[in-house]
This record gives sequence, structure tokens and C-alpha cells, in this order.
Amino acid sequence: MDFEKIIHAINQTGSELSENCIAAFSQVARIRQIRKDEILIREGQLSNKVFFIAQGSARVYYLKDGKDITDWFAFENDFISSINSFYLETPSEHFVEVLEPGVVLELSKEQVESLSSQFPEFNELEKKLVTKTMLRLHQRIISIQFETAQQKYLNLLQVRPDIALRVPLTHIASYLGITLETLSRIRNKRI
Amino acid sequence: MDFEKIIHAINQTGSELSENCIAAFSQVARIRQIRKDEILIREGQLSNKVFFIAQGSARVYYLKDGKDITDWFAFENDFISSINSFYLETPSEHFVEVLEPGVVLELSKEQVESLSSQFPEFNELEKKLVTKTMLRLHQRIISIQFETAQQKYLNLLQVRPDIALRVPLTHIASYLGITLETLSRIRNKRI
DNA sequence: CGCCGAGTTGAACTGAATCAAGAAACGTGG
DNA sequence: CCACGTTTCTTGATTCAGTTCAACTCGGCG
Repeated sequence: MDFEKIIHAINQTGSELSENCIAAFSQVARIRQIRKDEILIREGQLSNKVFFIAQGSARVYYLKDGKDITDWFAFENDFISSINSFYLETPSEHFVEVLEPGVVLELSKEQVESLSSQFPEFNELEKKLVTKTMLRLHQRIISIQFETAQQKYLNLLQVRPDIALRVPLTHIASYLGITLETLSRIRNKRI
Repeated sequence: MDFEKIIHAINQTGSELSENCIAAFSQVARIRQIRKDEILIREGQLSNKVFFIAQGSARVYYLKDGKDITDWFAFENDFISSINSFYLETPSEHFVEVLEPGVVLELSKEQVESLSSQFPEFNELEKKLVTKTMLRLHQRIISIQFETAQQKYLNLLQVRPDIALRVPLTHIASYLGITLETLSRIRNKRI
């Protein structure tokens, strides 16, 4: 998994980065192997880290009355972090857990800020990313709020077919805000 | 409603703007009186506008199977727009409607982009705003998904007490994703 | 004064949760 | 490669929060 490839993928996600920016970026970013079930960020921990997934997948989850609720999935070329902790600098309410082994790029908030202040394109990239996340969350609210369990699942299949294929049912159910029993019935069209 | 005051309010919401930036800003921004029930953005219309509410209030809503669903509220010192239309440059799926008469500042996307490229502080302000919106949406998802109707309402009272006081029950209900009947029962503790 | 929109209250209905049990799939070690 | 336990998924029966539909109350305002 070489750096070239990773940078290429990142370039796809937003504005093109300049040579200098890429150089600076590769100086600071840490390449890290991740194994299945590894916890990248733990609840309660102040996390100023963001990960770019070059290979593999991960999820964000939290515990609501002891129950494991998935909040977000990330696959190749997605970024993942505990956005609350990252942006508000508060202890994370979330865990970030590796689903499939692979490789990530790790950046601290200071590193992101430093790159953003030095390189307008990098700043632009960050802004685009936040904007994209905002719009996705917005869509998700609309989907959650007035759709039946079945519609939510069909909608997910449309929008993120990758999730349905690569992730255990339990996580999908809690992500959609339904029980795994209901999701199982829906999948088997018994509803 | 003088410009000074408005700028002062905007300065509170993010990074301080420089003299030059304020000057450029006041050149392009349009001050606009808004009356109750006025529609600022209409469904189907391509809207590249964002409004800063100096006085009054507004809401974003959309029609789901003919039913009016409130998506967002904005009061003094909030920004409001059809974020999908603004950022993706697609026809708006939403209406923006004035709830209480007042004064807004209107900016087009081109104006925002121009100011952002000229003034780093303005760019920073925009980024902060998007980040804040993202975090709010994120919180809202968590709230929507696993809380009872009652919890949602109590939560709203905590987080946005202004909404409960200034907005008709119907809009609050659809914002929370419950029926107005249920909300009425909750308010009168009959549940 | 009477109408109209906004909110309240009641009763019946329903989609999904919960509780409970069993079947399949999965990995690990003998 | 098979037996084993463990985790993941399926299926059924029951329950419940919130919806739906319908009627009624209240406060303004033309």
C-alpha cells in the first residue's frame, strides 16, 4: 500500500493537492495497519484524530443504555473520526472500530490545521469534506424520520449498497434505527 | 436595523472579520425586510441564496406526500438556506418560509465564494458555520433515532427552548417526527 | 356574532419492539 | 476434517407507543 496511491485517492475526493502540499502531508501523516476488531478511538478518550481509510472498513458506534448503536460506516477512501471529539475537543462519546483489516492514514487535528493554514487547497479539501458530511447527515434525517423500516432498508440499498454487503446485520439494524429481528424479516420479505 | 449591529452579531458566530472584509461584505449583502408567511425560497427553484436573520424567524420545510414537514428553524443570528440547493446547485426540495417578520441579510453563493476567496477570515467563518451545522445534524440524528416522543420533546426544550415558545405546535411536531396529536398529549402530560 | 384555524381529547388500529426459542454459519482445536 | 461452542440470523407470539380518524373546545378577528 504505497503513499502515491493513497494521495491519488484523496485527490479524487476533493480539490487537487499541490506537490508541496503532498510533500508536507506525507511528512506528517502516519500510515498504520489496522486489524479486525481493533478500536481506533475509545469512548471517554479525547480524540483529535482523523483516519483516511486506504483499505478495509470501520464504523463509529456508541452505547445507549448498554446497547451498541452504529452511527456511521466508512470504507475505502472515506474519512472517519469521532466528529464531536475532533471538532469540539471534548471526550469522545463514540468508539471507532475496525470492521475489516486494512490500512489507514492517521492525522491529528493539529496536523490538519497546520496543513489547512499552509495550503489553501488542503483547507478547501477539509471544507468540502465537512460540507459533504453535513449534506449526508441531512439526507439521513429525512430518511430516518418518515420512512417505514422497509423503506429505510431499501433506501440504504440504493444509497450505500456496499454497507448491506459488507457489514453484519446487527450493525445495519442499529444504524437504521430498527431492531435486528425486524431487519431480518424485511430482508426475507416476511413483512 | 443598522448594518453595524448585524456585523457585530455575525462576528459573534465565528471568527472576527477585518475592516476590509466588513466593507466588502456590506457592499454586496442585501438588506431585506421580511413579512410573516413570505416564502424566501420555493421548492423546485434553484436557490443560491443564504440568509442571515437579523430579526424575526424562519423555517425550512418540505412536502412529503403532500404533508408539510419542518426541517429546520432559524432565529436571530442564525443563517438559513436550502443547503442542498445551495451546495449542490440542484433545484431546492425545500421551502424557506418566514415565521415572524423582521430583517434578513441576503447573500448569493457567488458572493459568499468571492468573499471567502478574498478574506481568509470569511472563509474560516463559512467553515465554522458548516461544521456547526454538521454537528447539530449529528446530534439530531441521535436524538431522533432512539428516543420516545416524550424524550424528544423534553430534549428540544433543553436544547432549543426558543423553538417551543415561538413556533406553532404543528411545526414542532413535524420537526420532531411525531404527530401534532401526540405532541399535544405530551405537553399536557396525558401520556 | 359566527366562522376559522389551532389545539385538545377520545377510541380503535397498527408497525415495530420485545421476549423467547431455535437454526445456520463460523472458527478453532483435537 | 469433523465435533464443539459461539456468534449471527431467523421465526413466532405478544405487547405497546404512537398513528389515524373523528369530534369537540377555545380564542381571535372580520
